[in-house]
Amino acid sequence: MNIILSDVGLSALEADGTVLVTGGPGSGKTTLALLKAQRQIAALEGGQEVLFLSFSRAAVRQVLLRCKDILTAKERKQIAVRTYHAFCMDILRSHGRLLNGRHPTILFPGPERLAKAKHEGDWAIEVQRLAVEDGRYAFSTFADRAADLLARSSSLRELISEMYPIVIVDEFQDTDDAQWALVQQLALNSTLVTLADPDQRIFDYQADIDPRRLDQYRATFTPKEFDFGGANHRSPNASILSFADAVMANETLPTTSDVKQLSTYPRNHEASVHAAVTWMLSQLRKAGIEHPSVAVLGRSNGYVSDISLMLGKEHTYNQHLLKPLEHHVVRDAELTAAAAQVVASILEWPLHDVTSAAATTLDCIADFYDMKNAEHPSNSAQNIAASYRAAASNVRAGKEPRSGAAKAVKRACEAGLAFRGDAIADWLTARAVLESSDKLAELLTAARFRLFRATDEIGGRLAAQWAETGTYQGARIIVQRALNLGKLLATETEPRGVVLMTLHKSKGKEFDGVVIVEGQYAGAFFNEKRERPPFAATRRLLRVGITRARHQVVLVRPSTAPPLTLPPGTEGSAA
DNA sequence: TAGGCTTTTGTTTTT
DNA sequence: CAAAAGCCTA
Repeated sequence: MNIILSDVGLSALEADGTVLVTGGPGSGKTTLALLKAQRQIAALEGGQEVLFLSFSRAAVRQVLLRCKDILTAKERKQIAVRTYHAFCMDILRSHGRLLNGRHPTILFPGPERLAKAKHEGDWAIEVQRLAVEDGRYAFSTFADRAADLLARSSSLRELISEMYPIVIVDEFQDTDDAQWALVQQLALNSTLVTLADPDQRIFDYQADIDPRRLDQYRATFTPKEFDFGGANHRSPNASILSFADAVMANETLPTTSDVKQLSTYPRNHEASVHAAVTWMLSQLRKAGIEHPSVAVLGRSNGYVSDISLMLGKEHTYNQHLLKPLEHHVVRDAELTAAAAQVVASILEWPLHDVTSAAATTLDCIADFYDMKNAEHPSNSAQNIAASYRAAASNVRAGKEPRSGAAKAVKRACEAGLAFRGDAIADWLTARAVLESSDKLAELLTAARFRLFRATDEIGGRLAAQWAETGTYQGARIIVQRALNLGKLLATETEPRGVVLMTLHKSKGKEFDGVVIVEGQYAGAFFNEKRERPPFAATRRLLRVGITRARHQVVLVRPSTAPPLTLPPGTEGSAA
């Protein structure tokens, strides 16, 4: 592939030593980093590699795709593109014994959240203790412990730098304290190439992600700095980026047909969202994209679920009938897994006597609410968990549970279920038990994921278990293992069709079209109770969302919502 | 004291 | 409009 570099790009490529490259989305930071890697690879000795560190598996996937454009097959063997987590896990697995003499084990996020909900006291301290004393590492401790290991063993640090003389660090603006500590250790003997876009900071409400990180980097390493600014190579024309930049800066919006705004009244909001996504798909197909990928973005997880319901219904819009639209929802993975555990426990019903079968399922339901409570603590979720926990022990003691939902589960269990050996059909049969009470609606929503396309492995393993034993014995363990492993090892698949997620989750991803939907309540953008005008953080978030699109953006907003950008002189008076 | 009814409130979390 | 908090009754 022939790449034309700007003057700044050329001098960044030529520069020796520690380098900091800043620039907006699609400005060519990754391309430049890979070109620098290519130069270095020629000089590497056997066994040496360039290390490229990213945050998410989605980002790793994007970089690997870019590698195919820029590097030869041989060169690609000498670049390791890893997430921080995967890189740190390898270090801990092979050298973690040095820290405390114990064989390192991993505490996966699902079990971690359950343990967190049950733990009294500060979980951050407990997680640290588990890592330091027991050699049991939760995901959040990987970077911290790996940095500690390198700080304590200079020989290990030198060994790793010997293997990776060049380290490329992506999305540096969102680096947390532990990752920063790790990067500093690596930098003692390796050369850093750092990529950043300060305007893509969207996680800095977290205590350990410091908005001054870039300044700390400058102060520590005095890197040679190159600013790629807003030059855009992703969208065929730069109008999407300039629109996004105007939203961020709260300046007059440029006129462009690549970004459309659709204003909706409460009466037709749902139909409009449905129509916008349908229009987006047909527009992209007209533009010659055979299998377009479309992201539908909302502000909160709850609102994303709402959008999913909207797309799943039939609507009439301008006398056109809109059929339910097939789509995929990127949900809270741990909650989904906990809901899947409930369904799996129902698959195990025929193996146990009625009381213990029902009690186990009630415990799984309690786990689901504990999981929920661990993430967003609320008295309600805590009380609900406690009530299902009590119901489980009541059932075990031969007593009738008090809540209606628990009674419904027990009755369904007593009535019994017949499974036939078709894993998909049986899964749906088991899940239908959750329809027996309105109180379980939330759980049912979480359990409605595309189980057998996204994770064929679960379906396959359940089918294998049936073939062997004629039962779904161990269903819970089968589901848990498959979901855990996918988390760390699986590469993200290329997004296809319509995918729903929060604006935050879209970071580092790319789609042909993007539909951003604002809701009236939880999904609203500008909320003076939470953020002061001019809403800088929300504007950065919207910029990230808008710039995910390669071709077309539609913003669907309630007619009552304030304009995206305010006329000059009216800042502070937004409704 | 748990469960259910009524009133109030409203975001984001990579692995 | 949902979910969480607060209040009230068996």
